[in-house]
Amino acid sequence: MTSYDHGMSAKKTTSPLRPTDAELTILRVLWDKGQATVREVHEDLSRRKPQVYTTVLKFLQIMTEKGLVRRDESARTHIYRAAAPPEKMQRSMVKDLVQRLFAGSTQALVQQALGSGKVTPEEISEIRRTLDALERGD
Amino acid sequence: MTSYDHGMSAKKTTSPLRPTDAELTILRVLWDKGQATVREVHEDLSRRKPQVYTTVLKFLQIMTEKGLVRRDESARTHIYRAAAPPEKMQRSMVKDLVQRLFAGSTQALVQQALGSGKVTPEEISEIRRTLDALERGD
DNA sequence: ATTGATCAACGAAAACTTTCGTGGATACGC
DNA sequence: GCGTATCCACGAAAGTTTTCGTTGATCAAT
Repeated sequence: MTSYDHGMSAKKTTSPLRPTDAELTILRVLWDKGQATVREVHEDLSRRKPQVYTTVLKFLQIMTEKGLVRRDESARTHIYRAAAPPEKMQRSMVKDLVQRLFAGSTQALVQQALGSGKVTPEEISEIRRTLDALERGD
Repeated sequence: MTSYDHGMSAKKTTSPLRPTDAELTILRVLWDKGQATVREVHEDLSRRKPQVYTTVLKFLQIMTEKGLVRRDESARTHIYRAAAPPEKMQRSMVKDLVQRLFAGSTQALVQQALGSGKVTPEEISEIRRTLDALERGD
């Protein structure tokens, strides 16, 4: 029983954690708050956009299954927190973008970012320091 | 007839053009070749992964509707090209990622990229030059 | 205890993305 | 001309993501 992989959208077994839009929206709240109940996430999000409570709940449940968040079920009101710190997700998603859109060139992405985003003089100095450290081999 | 926007996944009228995975895969080929027929795109992609011709065709059609690509229909065999140059898409997608994952901080993304990706000494020098130019206000 | 509020679970509909089969039209070689 | 190959259009099925209504359980206050 052989079967070959057709298709171009490298899906399946999304190991390098790529959250969907909605999932990322919720993760941002959890990273911000550290931890939160469904209601807290719901209220936070509702400040910007009307949200339906059960929709938020459903996502938290799905994300728990996927391992994106952890939950404490010891009390009736479950408490959620992101499974990984934002830095880890950032690394993963930046890497992904570099591969898919910059042919693997980190430098190309950095140039593009610097060229189009706003960066303050202080931030520029800090980036320079990072470059120094890099050259020094840490 | 009023209607309010619920939901958290900022969909609908995807103005800042965010191509799907499959769409991006095809765009890469078009950027690389400049222009191509469906067959050419299909063959190019098939070198890495088996592809079904009509699947590629379907995407090119959908992408034409979305405005991601343009096509010359003057001959029976249509010729496709990306609607925008890669730089534009890169800018758009980097900006999007900065907003969604780095709280709007371009610097945060740059630091993360430098910290986790491979960058050669020459590339570091080039980034420095870009930083100089930025400080100089161009 | 009964009522009303709050919460998790479940499931299904809606929306979107991806895949592909079929059919009709045009070109090509004989 | 006739059959074969190539190409586009159409549409539907399969897969994923997003949305939300409903149900049953728990809790708090009467």
